[in-house]
Amino acid sequence: MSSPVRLRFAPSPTGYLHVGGARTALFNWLYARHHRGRFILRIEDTDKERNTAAAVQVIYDGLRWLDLNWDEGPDAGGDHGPYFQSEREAIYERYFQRLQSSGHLYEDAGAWRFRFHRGEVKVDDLICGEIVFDFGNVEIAPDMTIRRPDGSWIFHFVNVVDDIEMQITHVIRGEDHLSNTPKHLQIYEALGATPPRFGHIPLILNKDGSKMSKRDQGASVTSYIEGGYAPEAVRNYLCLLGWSPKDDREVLSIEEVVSRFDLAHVHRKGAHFDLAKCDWVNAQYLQHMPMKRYRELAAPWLAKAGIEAGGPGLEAVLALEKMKVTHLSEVPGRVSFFFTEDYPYDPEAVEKTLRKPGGLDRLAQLAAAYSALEAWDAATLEATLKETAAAAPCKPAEFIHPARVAASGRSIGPSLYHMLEVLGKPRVLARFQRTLARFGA
RNA sequence: GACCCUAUCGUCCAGUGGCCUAGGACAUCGCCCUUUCACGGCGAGAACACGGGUUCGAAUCCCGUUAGGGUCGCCA
Repeated sequence: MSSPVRLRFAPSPTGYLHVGGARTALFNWLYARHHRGRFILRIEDTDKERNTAAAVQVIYDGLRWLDLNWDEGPDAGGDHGPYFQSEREAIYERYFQRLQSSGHLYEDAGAWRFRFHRGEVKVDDLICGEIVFDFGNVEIAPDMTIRRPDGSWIFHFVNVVDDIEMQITHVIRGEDHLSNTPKHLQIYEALGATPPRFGHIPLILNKDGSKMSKRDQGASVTSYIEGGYAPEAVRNYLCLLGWSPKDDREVLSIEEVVSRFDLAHVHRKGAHFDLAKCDWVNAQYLQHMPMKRYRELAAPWLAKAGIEAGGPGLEAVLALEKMKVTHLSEVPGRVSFFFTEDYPYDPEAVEKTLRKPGGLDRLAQLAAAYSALEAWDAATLEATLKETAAAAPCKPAEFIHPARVAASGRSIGPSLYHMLEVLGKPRVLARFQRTLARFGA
């Protein structure tokens, strides 16, 4: 049996986690989990100016939100630490000495450069196949700086050293690194180390094909956290960007993706990000997830809106609108009137229903009929309303609309009878009476 | 400019020489369901970038063109 695979996600703390970076992390994580290997988080914080604790926190938050747990790394420990490049100075120094003494380096204006071996370099990519790069002369491939005059390190060098030291077996990264790979391979060779297998995944672009940058809609993982998305939905959507289960299914559990994931079938074309489809996947998840999970995800949004909601009745309220929600951020607005008797009346709705000739009369009739009721369930409420309408006589809608506006203040909302059932008899009758008093002549 | 990657509906994917008059999903439009708003159901329009080969046969293989993306830093 072969030794377990080891993969890593090595972001630089820039203050935000790009959705493309999240997808790279996801693919590494999927590959590691599929092969029952290890997934490692390494923070590439060599650029001291840009690094802040907050910027690192954004990475943790994003990965944790997507539930991409790491086996080694900050907070997780491991035998190959430290997991911050800023703390690995001694290791780099050691490798630097080795390159220096083997004659691979030369000094140029205070900086140290790595001398490329002149010839062809072959990259055998897990996704792109075999690619040959020409390092024939300095014009085509200038030597590479690996250490600045101030002693600090350049990405290409520390990245390779860390992958060697951390015994990384597979590097899945963005296609923007494809051209860097032959350079990295040269460092491995100079160090006498066996390089990992590489797999370059295409970049994620904006819907219009342009490069997705920080400011673009949907570019940062934070925007999903703050936009009312279910993490499992975003993760599912991300899985589908460049990979598919091949059987036309689109909503699938992460367990299933883990078991079916492979690199051989990863698409090589850059994927255009379609937020509308991401929204659809999110709605699918929200609609079909268990009530317990839905409540858990909705709770912070209710709290943020100042709605004190709890107790067993909450789930009944949430269930009324669960099938309609696309973003969790909509939840408070949809259910707010359940949690206060001081709900506002939509002026337009009032005009169209309550102020309509006979509107209040019918509301009064319905109030009378309902107050006589023993049972208080949707079926009974519906039957009673329809009987009342038949006796009037008029169409049920003539009763339905005033009842809805009286009970909720609006013309749009959940199924009327279920809404009244959840509200309960005392509150419904009180709301009807209050409405009659307020808008009555 | 040089080098590299890529090229199927607007978008994401399926398709690895015959099963393709190209399939699914999102989006769009229409119809149905319906007390509102949604969900859902049914249906429509919508693509193999172009030109050469190879082959009995090509969306699938090869070459070229074009287009898009990437890289060419003392950024990562």
